[in-house]
Amino acid sequence: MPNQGNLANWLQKPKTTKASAPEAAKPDAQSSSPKAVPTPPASSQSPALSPKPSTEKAAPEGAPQGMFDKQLRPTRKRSQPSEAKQSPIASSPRTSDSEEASPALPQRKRTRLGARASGRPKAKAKIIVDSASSSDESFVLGAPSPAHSDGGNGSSELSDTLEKSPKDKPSEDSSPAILGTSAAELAAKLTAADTAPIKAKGKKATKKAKKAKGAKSAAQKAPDPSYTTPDEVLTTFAELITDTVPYAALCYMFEQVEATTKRLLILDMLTQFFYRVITHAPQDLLHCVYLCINRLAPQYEGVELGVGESLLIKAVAEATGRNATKVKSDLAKLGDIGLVAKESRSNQRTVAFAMTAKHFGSSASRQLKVGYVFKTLKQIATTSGHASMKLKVDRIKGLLAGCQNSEAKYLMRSLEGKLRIGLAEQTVLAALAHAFVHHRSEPLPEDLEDRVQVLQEAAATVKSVYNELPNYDKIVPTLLDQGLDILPQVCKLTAGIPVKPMLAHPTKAISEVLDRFEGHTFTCEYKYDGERAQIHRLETGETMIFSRNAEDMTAKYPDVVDKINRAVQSTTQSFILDCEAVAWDRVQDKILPFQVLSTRKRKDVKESEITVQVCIFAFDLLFLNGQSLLRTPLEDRQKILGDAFQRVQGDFEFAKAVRTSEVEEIQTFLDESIHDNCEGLMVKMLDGDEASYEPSKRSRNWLKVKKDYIMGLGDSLDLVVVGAYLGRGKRTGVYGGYLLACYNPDNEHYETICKIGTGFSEVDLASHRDLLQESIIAQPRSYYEFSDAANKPDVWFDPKMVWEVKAADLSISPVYKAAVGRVDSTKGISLRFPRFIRIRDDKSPEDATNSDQVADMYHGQKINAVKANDGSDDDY
DNA sequence: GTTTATTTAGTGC
DNA sequence: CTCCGACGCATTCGG
DNA sequence: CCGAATGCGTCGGAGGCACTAAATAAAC
Repeated sequence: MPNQGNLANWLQKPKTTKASAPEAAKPDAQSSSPKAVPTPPASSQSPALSPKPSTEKAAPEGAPQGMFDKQLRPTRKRSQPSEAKQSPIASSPRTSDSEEASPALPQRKRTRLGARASGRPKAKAKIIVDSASSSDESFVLGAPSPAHSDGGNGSSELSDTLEKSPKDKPSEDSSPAILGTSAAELAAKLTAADTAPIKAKGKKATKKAKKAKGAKSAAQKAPDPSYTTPDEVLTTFAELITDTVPYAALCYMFEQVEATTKRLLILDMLTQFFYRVITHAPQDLLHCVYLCINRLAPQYEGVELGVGESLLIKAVAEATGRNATKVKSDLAKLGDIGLVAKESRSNQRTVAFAMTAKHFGSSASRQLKVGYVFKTLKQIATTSGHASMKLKVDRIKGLLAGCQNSEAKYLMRSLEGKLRIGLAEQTVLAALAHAFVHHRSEPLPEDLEDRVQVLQEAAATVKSVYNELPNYDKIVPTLLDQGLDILPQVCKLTAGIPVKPMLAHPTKAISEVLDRFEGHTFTCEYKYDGERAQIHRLETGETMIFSRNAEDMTAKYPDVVDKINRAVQSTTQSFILDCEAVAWDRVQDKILPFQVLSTRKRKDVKESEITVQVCIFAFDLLFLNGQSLLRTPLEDRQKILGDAFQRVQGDFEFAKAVRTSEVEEIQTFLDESIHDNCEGLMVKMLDGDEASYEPSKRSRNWLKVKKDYIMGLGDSLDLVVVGAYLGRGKRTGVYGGYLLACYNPDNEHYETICKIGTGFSEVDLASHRDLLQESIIAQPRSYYEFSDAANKPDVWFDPKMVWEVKAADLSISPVYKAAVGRVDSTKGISLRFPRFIRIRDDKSPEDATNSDQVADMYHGQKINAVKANDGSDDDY
């Protein structure tokens, strides 16, 4: 409120937005390099480092394999700013090195190089970023190699390099094909590895590869620096990670990752990081993995931080001695609590230090270790009960106090639950796989193409293992103790542990389905509107139920156990069923809306007190009597499913399905499903390789067709924009969402109906901000009906803009005001899955969808007719 | 001190 | 849940 | 035959509503 004015201004120009935020961020990373980034400031962080690192670090440690690196000693951190640019370096050093490297497995070599280089020049800037500051350059493999190796064109890029370099490749292309694609680059990388290996990724490379080989040498030489972790980064990892992993090392890696958008580079950096951890501090690998994916335990264990934005604001405020209001306004400006914390800290050093002393004791080292951070986060998660919030805040403050540089930023983001650095689970799995490939004793194949393939297969293996047993507590130790090769034998599908469910791709029209499945046999089944339920029966006879996100829902559905028992055939012992649990009206034998299902209690549910009955609609079987069916084609799985279970009217049903390839029939079936209160259809491939169950994959083998996806169908409304919310993260500087209202002609009021935050392109976001700039008003109009507590926007607008919005359904809302009194005496109507479609220039606010129309649309959803009888209303 | 209302976090879609 | 955008890979098009 | 353009799938990250549960704050 107070600052609306400011906000307004602030928003005005496109601005800064990015400038500010981003810059802030990145800079540190690299530019800062000079400053402190990595190993930072000598002073503080280094304390630890400097001492031991150098010498022994590696050596002493018995780190596995250390072969290569050992030597690496830290050249010292590159902290020295000075050298930064100056080092011309590139040329000289690298050249030499490069040669070594380029050839086959340069990896090892690189290390040395690096080492020697100690003096190292710095060379390359990081890739992405422009090199601006960073100085590194040096030998990164990429760069160098090309040049030298081939000798051919050396690209001079060293300096510039960066992304552009890719282009250069052509030049050399002796092996054009390869180069062109990533394959080449991969190759390049290979060469480089340092301590770690490099990775590469091109899948298809294979074909080309051959040619490449021919030209092999040539090909390899031409590496593309872009996807190879810069030596500077490698060196920093080596310096920071000795026998244990400092949180600073992890954060340094995060910074490097955040500074780029290239996926392959991110993957490589993470691979290098993990490799270093595996070889020098394997006991910390699990912690690092968890911190990278921002989780504390397997999902099904239900360990949650229980920390949200308000607690974080409080923690930051207290830790830095500022007041919460100020922190909030900074948050609005920066769009990231992590940045706020970081900025605050730098301005409040003394306070921070004071805190440090208080929480860590003087003796405590100032350097946070990942193990400690992880442990503390877990403590925060398990804290509960009276005054637990204060305790959590204190713990957060304690951690914050020990943070230096960017650590505070990432710590806050971890607490917030989103790292937002462009790296998430899939990347972690692939990097883990790659790191272990490099770590295992057998050498990588010499042939580039083969290497790529080995890496890809490893990634696929790890991902698949994880999907079948989503538990890093088991996977990571297994990898460390027994290696990649036997991982699949040790970690496999188990009844009692949730499998990542297979997902479906949205489809915009039936014709799209036909295009995709032409020539294949497929089945169409109802898409029920309930909750995904993966029902397990263990060997012990125990039954467990997991949600779509692998959450243990067993306690929520005690009644389902009995239903299942009545549906199992005598020969059926252990199994994993894939189903949808749907709210069911036993009196009328009808499906009830999702909103009804969601009112079921979740904990301590006693069978006798259940108010909302459920019917299970089974549609797949993943495991039966100790046997995995994941690779069995759907057609067979369905058959087995049908044999192993029997229908129990109203309690356990098989999803209604039809096999047809006729457009008309599909259309009819779709209409029918909608009529039966379902969301639409699921269309699945029945046979062939593509018909296996692919956990977690949103493959094209399962498609979903919902009425609202289809043009012209679904609920579309024209609503008035009355307010907006400041964007966060990548929406910093524009509005992240808007508050919409419908028009009530009776009293000429605007009644809020929903917020909207998706469907906008980036251009839309910017133009909407500009277009609405003039409509900003300091206070809401008296004729706006909204819920003060809940949807108060950051900025209010006069009613001018009208947008077409699409939604899947209309719902009774506890907070929105649309059509109040028409459907429910006190509650309004809102929209389910609202998204922006387009601006309606042709409509004035008074022409927007009105309250009666909203009420009619709500009643028009036949499912609600059912609802009407339960209750609150009388309309019918 | 208990009971009730409000706020926050987490999960579903 | 919906949607967008960037990347990487593959295929196609134009010279 | 090659580089440019186009198409497709993956991954990550913006954002939505409703509801329960837990903790705090407010009332009695």
